[in-house]
Amino acid sequence: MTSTDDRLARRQVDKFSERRRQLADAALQTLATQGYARTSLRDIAKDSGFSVGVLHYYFRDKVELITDCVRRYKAACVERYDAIAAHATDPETLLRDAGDGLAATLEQDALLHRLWYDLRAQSLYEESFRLDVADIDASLERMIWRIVTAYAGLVGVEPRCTPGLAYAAFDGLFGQALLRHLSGDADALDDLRAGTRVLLERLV
Amino acid sequence: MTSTDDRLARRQVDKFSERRRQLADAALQTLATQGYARTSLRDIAKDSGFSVGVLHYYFRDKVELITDCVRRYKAACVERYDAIAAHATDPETLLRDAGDGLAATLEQDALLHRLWYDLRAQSLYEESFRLDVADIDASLERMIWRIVTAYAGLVGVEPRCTPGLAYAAFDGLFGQALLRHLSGDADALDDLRAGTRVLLERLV
DNA sequence: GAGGTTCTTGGACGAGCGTCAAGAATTCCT
DNA sequence: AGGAATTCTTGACGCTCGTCCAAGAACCTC
Repeated sequence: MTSTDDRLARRQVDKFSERRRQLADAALQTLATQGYARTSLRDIAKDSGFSVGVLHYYFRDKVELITDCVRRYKAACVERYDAIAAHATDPETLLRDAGDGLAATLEQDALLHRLWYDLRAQSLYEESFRLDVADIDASLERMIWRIVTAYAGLVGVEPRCTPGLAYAAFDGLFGQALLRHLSGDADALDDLRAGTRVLLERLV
Repeated sequence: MTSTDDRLARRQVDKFSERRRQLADAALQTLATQGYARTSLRDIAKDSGFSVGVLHYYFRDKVELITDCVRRYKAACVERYDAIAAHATDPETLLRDAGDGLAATLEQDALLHRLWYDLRAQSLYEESFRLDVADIDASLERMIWRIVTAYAGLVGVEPRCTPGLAYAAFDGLFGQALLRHLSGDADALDDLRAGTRVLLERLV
């Protein structure tokens, strides 16, 4: 009989991956507040309430832990951005919803987005992150493209730019807004909304 | 007589700041190839041909050295980007020159630009860099705005966007192009040229 | 060339890092 | 209940880091 073994194995796997998830979430939290370069395993352990050794029990090394964090960040990203999906039935509403959506996630998850720009910059130096980062970039590009095509559809035209250009422009806009928001610029969110509107109108 | 003292002081100051320049340049080189988080004083010393102690003779601590490097990077940036100044007398030529200029500096100074994105991300965590980074950002924004207004002038209209939005969009475009270029994407430079053209046409 | 200033070296220091292993503590199954 | 399997703690390891200092080299002035 393998059914008992299976059940056993499954239960153990579940517990194992549940603890992994727990630790990775704590690590993601620590990474977001301290940044990649300034986060040590001891910091993560302290924040998670476990000891340092347990991190090496559930993750082979630091790279595997961080990579797992990045993947979890990606999942959070996709989920978060899908909420900005364009449900609007007229162009004006979509323009407003898109700007509000970007501004809302910028404000609520500022530290996670900061971590994203940090990790993307690090991926230019550390080969090991590059694939996951490219994966996240691609999903963000699709998210932007959904908004662009939705707006174009409501206006009744075809987009006049590539998905890559649209994402690049919005990414730059978002990055600058994040920089200013974290520096205490009170106009950052409103400028992001206004910029979103202008970019959408001009790019389609 | 103070003339001798003055001469002496000046000569020593000159030697002192000359050595500082030499060390900071070496440090900038090392930073560009290894990234901020992975560059130690020993790496810089090795690359410069001096010992570690001499770095502390000319710079109070690591922060002062890195800050000096960032300032020198800024000077190089301004000089470099001024070369993309718009001399064109017709819109079409300017569109081509701007795209070529951005693509050229991306290709020639890819590692320095990579360092820029690294340092800008780090400035979101380390307060000490933030002012210098904001300074560089502002000068880059002015550079982009010169191109935008020059194009608008040749077309005979007023720009229909803010300097901040224009810079954000171009910065995003440039950043994505750098990411792809460093990842070995052969189309990155051409896409940057094409994207520059589209952005300029749409934003004015 | 002596004497004083400036420059440079090389190594020591303590702290923090990732990693790891031995064993204690806990959980699980029969 | 008790033995087996697991989960977790503790502490040590070798290493690199920024910083600092004593000593000597190089240089300049008289």
